[in-house]
Amino acid sequence: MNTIISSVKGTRDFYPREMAVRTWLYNKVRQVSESFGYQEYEGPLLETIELYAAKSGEELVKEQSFVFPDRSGNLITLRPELTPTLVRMVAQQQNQLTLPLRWWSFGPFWRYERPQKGRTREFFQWNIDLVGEASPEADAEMVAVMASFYRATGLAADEVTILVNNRRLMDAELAKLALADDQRGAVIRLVDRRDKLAPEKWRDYALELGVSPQQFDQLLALLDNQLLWQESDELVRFFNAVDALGVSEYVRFDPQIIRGLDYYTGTVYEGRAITKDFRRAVAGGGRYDNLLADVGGDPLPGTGFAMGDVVISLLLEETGNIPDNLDTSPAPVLVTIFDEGSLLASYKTAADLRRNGLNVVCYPVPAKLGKQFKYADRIGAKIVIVLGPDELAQNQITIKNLSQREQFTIPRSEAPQMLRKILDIEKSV
RNA sequence: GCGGAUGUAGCUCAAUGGCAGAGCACCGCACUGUGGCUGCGGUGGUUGCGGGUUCGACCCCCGUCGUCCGCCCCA
Repeated sequence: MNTIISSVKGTRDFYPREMAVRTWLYNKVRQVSESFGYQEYEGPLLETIELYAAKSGEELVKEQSFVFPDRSGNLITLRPELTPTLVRMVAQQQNQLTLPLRWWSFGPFWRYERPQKGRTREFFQWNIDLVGEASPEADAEMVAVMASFYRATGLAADEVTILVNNRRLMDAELAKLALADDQRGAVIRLVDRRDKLAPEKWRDYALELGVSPQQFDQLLALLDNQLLWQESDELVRFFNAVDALGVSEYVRFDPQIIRGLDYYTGTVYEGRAITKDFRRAVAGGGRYDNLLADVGGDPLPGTGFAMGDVVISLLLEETGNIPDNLDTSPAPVLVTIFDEGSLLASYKTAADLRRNGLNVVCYPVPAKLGKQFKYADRIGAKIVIVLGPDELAQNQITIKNLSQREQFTIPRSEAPQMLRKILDIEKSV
């Protein structure tokens, strides 16, 4: 048992059962993305380290990425996120693309972190972006996409919510606190950690950072001001659009949302699970108006978010929103092999059914019918076909509907039509 | 990077320092042309790995690796 070579730390095996869930999730993502007119795209899984050095959070590329030299010594990175790739792809063809463009992607990413609940080293991520439009309404559309995904997967507004803030607004408000330049970053981290520390501890931490008691009180008032968004024209327009898009139940202002990545410049948003014992970020994004200029393109505004598959799957699991009847059956029809003499006739029958558009699995060798029926039952086949000496002699075929426990023997030529009829009925049940 | 748990059959787990077991799963038979149920039988183990203590270690100690849960960070 310990002779089996173990998998790489932080990776997951997708057995057909798990793969069915992943495909289900992918289809939900596709359905929602396409309903808003977004196009699917994909970039390389390998990128140079320089691509991330430009703007990603320092820690993301230095501490949390898989980086290795290729055979000629160049440093290659397993992509930890998609936005830099998107930005490069857009910059490369900036004059040929029709703006604004709406793109989405669902692919694998890697981060070299300590695996734990809701976090693996290899994960899938939904990325969706609207590039070439700077209006607050564009941000509202992204938030509507996120909310529509929650709705499509059965997540209610009391299970997941989208918290919204604006970097420019917060910068202006923080400026009023008259913080020293070197305190700004620390205060942003401070705000991020408010929910994780007890109020007194959090205050102590703030004073340690050199925030004066007076500044602290101002900061507190700022963070508790739920109406602060009214000070921002951007956010006023944003919330009006969210309302018109019909998703306001999922969206609310929260001055504490800052978001880690350095490249956000305007409105930021974060999907967060808010069930009783599950409170964590499930998706995050925002506006990044300087990013294209940073890689040498002409300035172009963008907004978008990412959602990892691991946490959202946990949440969907916990809220009972993953269907338990996902079809993992390899095929609805199984052809038995009665004996050595009928083996090739059975193979021919299977081939004939496949030519007629049916998915058919053949038992590989002759065996007791009981064993073959049991196998059919186990793999979830709906129909078993028997071709024994009796049938062969009459050029007939026996078809058994497993769920109905009924079977009949008909001319072989009528089999495809009959099978399709049975399967259509089964499907509608 | 830090802290806490944990590792026994394919899976889920038992076993005061004294014969390594159960349930499920798998295979066979009852049932040589028919699945789910039932009964009977069977396969399956270097107790993660390496040391130590002991007459004797799954059990206690040390180390190591893996996994899980927190912290950090984030999706």
